[in-house]
Amino acid sequence: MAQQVASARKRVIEATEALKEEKFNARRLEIAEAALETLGELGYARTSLREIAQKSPFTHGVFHYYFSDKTDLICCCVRHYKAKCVTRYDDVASLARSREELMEGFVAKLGETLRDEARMHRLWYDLRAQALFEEAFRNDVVEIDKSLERMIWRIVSRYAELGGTRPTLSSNVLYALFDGLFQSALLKHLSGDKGAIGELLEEAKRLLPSVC
Amino acid sequence: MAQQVASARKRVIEATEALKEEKFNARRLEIAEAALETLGELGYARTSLREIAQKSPFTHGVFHYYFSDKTDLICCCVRHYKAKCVTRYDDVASLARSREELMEGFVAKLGETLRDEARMHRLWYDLRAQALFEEAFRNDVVEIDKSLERMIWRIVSRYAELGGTRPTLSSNVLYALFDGLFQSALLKHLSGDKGAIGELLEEAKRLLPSVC
DNA sequence: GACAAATCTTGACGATTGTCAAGGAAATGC
DNA sequence: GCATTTCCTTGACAATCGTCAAGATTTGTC
Repeated sequence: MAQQVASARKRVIEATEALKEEKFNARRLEIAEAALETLGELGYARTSLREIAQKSPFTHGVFHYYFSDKTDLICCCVRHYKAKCVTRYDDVASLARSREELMEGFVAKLGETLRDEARMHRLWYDLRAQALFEEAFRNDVVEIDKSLERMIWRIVSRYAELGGTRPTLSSNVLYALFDGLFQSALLKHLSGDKGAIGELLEEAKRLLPSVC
Repeated sequence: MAQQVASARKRVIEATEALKEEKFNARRLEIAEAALETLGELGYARTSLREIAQKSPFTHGVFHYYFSDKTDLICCCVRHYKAKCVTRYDDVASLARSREELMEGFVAKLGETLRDEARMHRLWYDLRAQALFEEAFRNDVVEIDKSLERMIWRIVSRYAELGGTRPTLSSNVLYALFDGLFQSALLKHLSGDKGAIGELLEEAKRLLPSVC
């Protein structure tokens, strides 16, 4: 009896602690989300904790309650970014019933991404470059890179499947290809080139059939 | 007579001023070279003028004699970097007399670059990402990007020519491809992956014939 | 509703940043 | 060889950085 009460109490404590941790993590993500805004606007090199605070509902001191230091915060941002963007094309690949449909959906999403999320993507390229210098970012960046590669692979292999063919290029080559094209289109787009999006889409339309 | 003397004096003055400017520019390049060392080691975000000074024979005050501000110095670095690296494969392309020779030379140079100049290249990717945020870098970065694209094109089109074929992919797609592969190999290489160089070379060997 | 724990704000700290000015050192012109 | 320009060093400046600690505020518990 006493044992039952004790173990019940123990379970309650564990449950509340789990709840606390969940709440804690939720707050971390809220902060990370806010930080991503500033990072996307200014870039890693020009983003300070105070600047993040100023462009968000948080005060600069709170960051050290939820993160051990600045690097910890940035890492959390990177991971959160991944969760948001890595599944972007999943519906496109899984719902499409024909090559045309898949192509349509892919190209539409590609253009939408470049148009609406240019800031998040330039941040990604920035942080990936930072990982070349700072070991702390490396694992997360490599992980995201892999996920993005798998994402491209799902699109291309599904496209091949729908036409009864197989991709003619390996997964990493395909990723390099689309990533490189997107990166260069992003630079053009941010430079004010109005045709950048259209050109990228044309390129993608031409390319997809030619790699299967 | 008096006119001749006057014009001669004028020419002398002009000549000495041109000399001065040349000397001034030479010094700028010396400083840029030193700055590139530190930038390649620490990355843009972590490089301060004092750090550059400490890792070079210069004192931190001299930078403002030769450059208007930090951005000016970095821009000079970018331009100088370009001049150094953009012609890297030119001999390979122009001297090769057969596909095998060209392939051999290209792959050798590719591996050499990744092995010996990893720091300069991670800096390039860093600065290219900075150009996504800072307009001041954009023109120079775009210019370098174009030059690199032309460099890849010279290799591939020469390879095609030597086999009596034509490239099957456009210039920008080819650049995106090789640039993306190099970037990913660089990240692996810097992460301590001993096989990164070998894998890149194998990839390149497989790829070059398949795009012509 | 009082007590305790959590969350957050504020202000300060030492260090570092880009920039600049005053003046010394070296080179140049006459 | 003196005078002037060029080149560089030094030290200081205001601003900003990440970090932290002390205390206020909010939240949760009994």
